[in-house]
Amino acid sequence: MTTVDQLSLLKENVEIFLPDHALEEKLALAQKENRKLIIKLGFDPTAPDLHLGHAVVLKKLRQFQDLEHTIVIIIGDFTARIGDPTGKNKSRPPLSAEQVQRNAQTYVNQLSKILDVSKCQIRYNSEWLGTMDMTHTIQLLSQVTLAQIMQRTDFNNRFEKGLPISLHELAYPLLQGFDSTQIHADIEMGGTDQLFNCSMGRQLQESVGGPGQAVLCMPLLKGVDGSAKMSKSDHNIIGLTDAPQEMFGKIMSIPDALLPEYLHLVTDFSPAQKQQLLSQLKQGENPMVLKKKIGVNVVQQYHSAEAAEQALAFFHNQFQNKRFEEKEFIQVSLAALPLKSLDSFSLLEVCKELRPEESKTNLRRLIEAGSVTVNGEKATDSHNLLGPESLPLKIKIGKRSFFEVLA
RNA sequence: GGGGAGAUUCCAGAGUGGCCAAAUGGGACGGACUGUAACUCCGUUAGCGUAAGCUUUCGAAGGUUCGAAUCCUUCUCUCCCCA
Repeated sequence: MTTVDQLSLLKENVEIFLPDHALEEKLALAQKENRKLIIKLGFDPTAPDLHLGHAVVLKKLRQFQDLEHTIVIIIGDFTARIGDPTGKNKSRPPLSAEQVQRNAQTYVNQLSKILDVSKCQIRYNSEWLGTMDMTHTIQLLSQVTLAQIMQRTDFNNRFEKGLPISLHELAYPLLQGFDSTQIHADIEMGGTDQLFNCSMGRQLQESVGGPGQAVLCMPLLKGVDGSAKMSKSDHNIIGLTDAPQEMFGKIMSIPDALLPEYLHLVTDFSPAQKQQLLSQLKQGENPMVLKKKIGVNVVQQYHSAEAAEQALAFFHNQFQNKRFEEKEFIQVSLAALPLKSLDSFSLLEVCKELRPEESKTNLRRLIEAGSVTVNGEKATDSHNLLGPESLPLKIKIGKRSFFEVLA
């Protein structure tokens, strides 16, 4: 691959380069010094579920990795105990050491869906932050002024709104930046919301006399509900470990307006293919067609081509033809349900056993609202008594729960 | 350190002694519709109960009262102003 090709590949989708020609400069530097670049990606192992939003950044890292640059994953086990204030209007609760450890492991497993983890360096920032003494800490804090820290929009917003900001949160960006000095990062990657934290790393590296890292920020993927950012706390994520059908279904539920963005950021179509699909859409093609293509492509990446086909077929049957095939029902044997009496039981009791996480009151409401069908017919009487003679029973609760109760 | 304001159901935010399981908006869920799990419209939104009704809930603990989210005391937390 020529240098020019590499550059255009690596630049695709990147939203912010700091400084402007950072990437060109770093690549030239690597060539001159005849070495590979050190690319840093930090993770705060709080919520261990990676989603397509993270994947945007990870896919970019994969490109670097394929060009044999070194990826250093920083597990922010120390900083997680502080809680990254990014995008939050509330302080995050600190985590226990064991939780952090468990989350970190889950993280690395999920990273392997996109990166070749065996070729990544994985470092824990407690390695250097955990042993830092007060003198050193204060010296680090002296590098940055309050005005600089307060430029961060989330601190600023919280301050303006009169929300609490603890001092330890103000230190977070410095600690993250300090990580960069420890691993001599050439480039730090992140979402655009990480720009501030990443640029802090650059500043700190320069303050100890080294070259500052370049910062590349990827756009933030919007959530399936169309909101600004995919994030676990907003319950609008598509998880990398979601089951194929669920992953596909969630893609189908995104607002049409988000299609171009998803096409660019989450699929692995070539730029030419993307262009072609977009122009088809512009020429008035039904957005659903493109949405399905995106869905298939995504499921393929994280599962398999077969799984993607199955998810598509499932979607066709279930939601478009409203036809339900045997295999789509979760089969449960009557004897396995802890009912009081197997001879006579109410619809409500069965539903409660099938969906134990729902309260009976709520299930009763669902039945009365006509959300439950038995053998294809709406059942609105929650006290309707059933017995073994009525088996098998196909019970559908809401849009996405399908059960078949067998003898 | 001194003074003031505040903590309400998933979130935001009304409610200042009974009509409050608590307005309204958002979210979520459900229904109808549809090309879609999009949009729009409608409904539901503490738990238990066939039902009447009962139980728990308004930062925490006590107290006043026939009766408290609402009044009093102490505590915890937050914000603002002054130093």
